[in-house]
Amino acid sequence: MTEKLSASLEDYIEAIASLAGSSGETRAADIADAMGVSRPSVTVALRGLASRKLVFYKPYSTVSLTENGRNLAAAVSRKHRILSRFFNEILGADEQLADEAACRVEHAIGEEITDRLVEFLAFIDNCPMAVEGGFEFNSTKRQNFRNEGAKNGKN
Amino acid sequence: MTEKLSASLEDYIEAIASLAGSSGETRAADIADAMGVSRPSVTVALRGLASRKLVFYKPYSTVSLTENGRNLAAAVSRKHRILSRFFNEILGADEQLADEAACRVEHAIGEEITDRLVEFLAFIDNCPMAVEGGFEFNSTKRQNFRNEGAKNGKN
DNA sequence: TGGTAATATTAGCCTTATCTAACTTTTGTC
DNA sequence: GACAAAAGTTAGATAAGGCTAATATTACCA
Repeated sequence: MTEKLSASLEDYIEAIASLAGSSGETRAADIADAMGVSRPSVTVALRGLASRKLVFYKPYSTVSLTENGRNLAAAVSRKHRILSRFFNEILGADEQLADEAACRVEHAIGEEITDRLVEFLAFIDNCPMAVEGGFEFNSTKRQNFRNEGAKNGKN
Repeated sequence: MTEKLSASLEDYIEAIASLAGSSGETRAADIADAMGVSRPSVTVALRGLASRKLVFYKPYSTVSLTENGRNLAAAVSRKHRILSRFFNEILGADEQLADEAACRVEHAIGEEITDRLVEFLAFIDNCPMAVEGGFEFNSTKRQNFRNEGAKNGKN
């Protein structure tokens, strides 16, 4: 159905959703600034997104997402959040590294893997055993097993 | 230091390492067949890899990896194995899906995330609590991730 | 040793994604 | 309401990565 979008266009969609806020609208210059690309690149991307019916786009005007665009943006953002949490909270990567990795990986995993990762995170959050075993995934604490493991000096 | 390689060239390096076997050599046609790509595409890729000193390449001859090439191939393959294990054994994705996702994600994570994932898998393998916690991620087979995880050897 | 099959490369084209420079449209201010 | 600044687009490049068709090289074998 939804012809898989390139990583680049997914990034544009994600940025537009993030910038659109409550008004639902944003402009090319803001997208360019937010993404660190040139304005002509944004024009090209918007045409690509418009041709796929993911944004409402008229030259020299503001941009907003279609319903499909919003859905797609939500899906990508969800992957991003989940991955970032996994890298940071479970693996213990610092927030910046976790976020950078999430930015790239979000384009590489599908819904099934994402759903399973969600289940996994939920499990960890509710698993007292994991805490006793050395995990500290308490929603407040955000530590990870590495800290515990290091003490036990496993080479 | 090691100027980050494109996902495409990493795939070529990985395929070459896999095909080279004990002789250490392989040919463009085999690479093309293995990767499902045309032979001219292989020629172009080999030039790119040769210019980065990752393969020994002379027109109309066999190809082999340099030491840097082998190291890079090993690093990529390691990511692939670890990710595939994680997706399959911990998240419960079937082997094919796990492998496909690993193929894409392997180009998107760095060494630090990979190292942390290795530690995490090791932790899970040695965590009896997790078993008792009844962690079940494979909705169809209802496999316990511990049982799956235990039977596999090294990362 | 010559000829053909297999292998590899070149040539030329396409797509995606990016850029800068130049031009056009819109907006905001006096 | 005119005009300059801001915003957006067009034009023209570059680079990576892929393809097919045509050409070149190598290898095998009778």
